[in-house]
Amino acid sequence: MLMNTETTLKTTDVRENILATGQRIMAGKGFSAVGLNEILATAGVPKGSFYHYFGSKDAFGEALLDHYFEHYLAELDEMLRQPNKTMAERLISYWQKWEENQSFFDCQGKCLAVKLGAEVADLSETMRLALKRGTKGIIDRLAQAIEAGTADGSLSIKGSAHDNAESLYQLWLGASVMVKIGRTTHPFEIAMKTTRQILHLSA
Amino acid sequence: MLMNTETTLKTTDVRENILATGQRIMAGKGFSAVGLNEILATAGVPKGSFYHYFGSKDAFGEALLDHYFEHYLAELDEMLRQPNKTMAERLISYWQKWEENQSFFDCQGKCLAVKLGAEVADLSETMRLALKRGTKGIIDRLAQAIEAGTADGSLSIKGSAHDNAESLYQLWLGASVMVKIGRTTHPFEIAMKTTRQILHLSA
DNA sequence: GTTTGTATTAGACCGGTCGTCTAGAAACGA
DNA sequence: TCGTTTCTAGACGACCGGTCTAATACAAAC
Repeated sequence: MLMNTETTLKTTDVRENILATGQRIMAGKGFSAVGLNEILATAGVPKGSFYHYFGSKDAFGEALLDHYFEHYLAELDEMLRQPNKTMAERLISYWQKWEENQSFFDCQGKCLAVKLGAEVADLSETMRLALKRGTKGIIDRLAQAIEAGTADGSLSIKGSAHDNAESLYQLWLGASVMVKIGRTTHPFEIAMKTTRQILHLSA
Repeated sequence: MLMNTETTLKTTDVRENILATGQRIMAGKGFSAVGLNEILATAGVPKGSFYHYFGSKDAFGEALLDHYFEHYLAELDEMLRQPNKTMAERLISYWQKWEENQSFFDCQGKCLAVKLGAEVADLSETMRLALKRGTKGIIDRLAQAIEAGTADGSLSIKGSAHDNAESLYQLWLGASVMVKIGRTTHPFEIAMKTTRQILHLSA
């Protein structure tokens, strides 16, 4: 069957709607604590439709993560392409954005790697692999940016660019968990200080 | 009714048993994904007994975390009191132990701060506060150790001891999440390198 | 040995879980 | 127009969730 444009649009809209709603809810409550019912009721989609678009809750989780990282990486790419800035400045603006998005007051942070990482990695192999793909994408881009930063002279590091990228990502991941636990953004300030130290930027 | 010693022992044993079993299972599957049934069946305690020892699943979670951190902090204290070692060596041995305990092959890591932090912080206020108390205990001890390390000359830092302690804890927390996601201990090697760099230890 | 009172347990309870399934509506091609 | 496929609708089943009440087990007191 060939669908016309309208149908195609509507169909992907429903799917997208379930995905977006699920992302919002699960970013707050986690994976296991949320039932399909809640997502579907909120999205205004009947239960019967769900299994047309997704094979299972597990498969839905995988799609959710892929969908999330796709947008995330696109935004990150844009961030690291900002004109009239040094690579170091671009990187710092990425972490500033992290601070804003992950702060607890606006619906308790939106980063799915932070929220679902530890919970889901031991629970579902497919979701674990989606998480792995996504975080690899982030770290690879950071590594490339750090490499470029050493080239344009705006930062300097000890050891390889990739190792530093991993380390910095770990640092911010952990900081995000601590922000959730403490309900203060102070961990982010600490992480930013350490980040500048590692990249040898002016304090 | 006055209980004799035997009864008292048995009672606390049952409680301890539920706690220990719950810790083992939840360290693997998380909080929401585990039902009381599973814990109680594994522990060999009848379902009806649960509410004699704990007020609710939430209260159980709080007790679980308190119980866990109590042991954790005692072990940490011991670690940081090892004789014939510099403070820097004691700290490094703590993180080496972290690597061992949190590596994925032995029942997927045992650190509850890692496993439950992000999941539970937005779910239950009492559990969040237990997590906050516990992690504060860890960071305070690390800060004190770092302070002592600068005094005995075995390490040196930039900025305050407490800030460095927070940063290092964040780093290792994030590294543990990445270990879960990637099923490699490589993040720990990276974290160790960065740790040595921050504390100005020989590579 | 019976009574008393508490520590502990068994199991019912209701609501929610994921996932299935049947029917029908809607959108297309011929 | 019809026939076919895509999508929607929501009842349904089997099961599991946390919670609570009513009954038991059992030590102490008399």
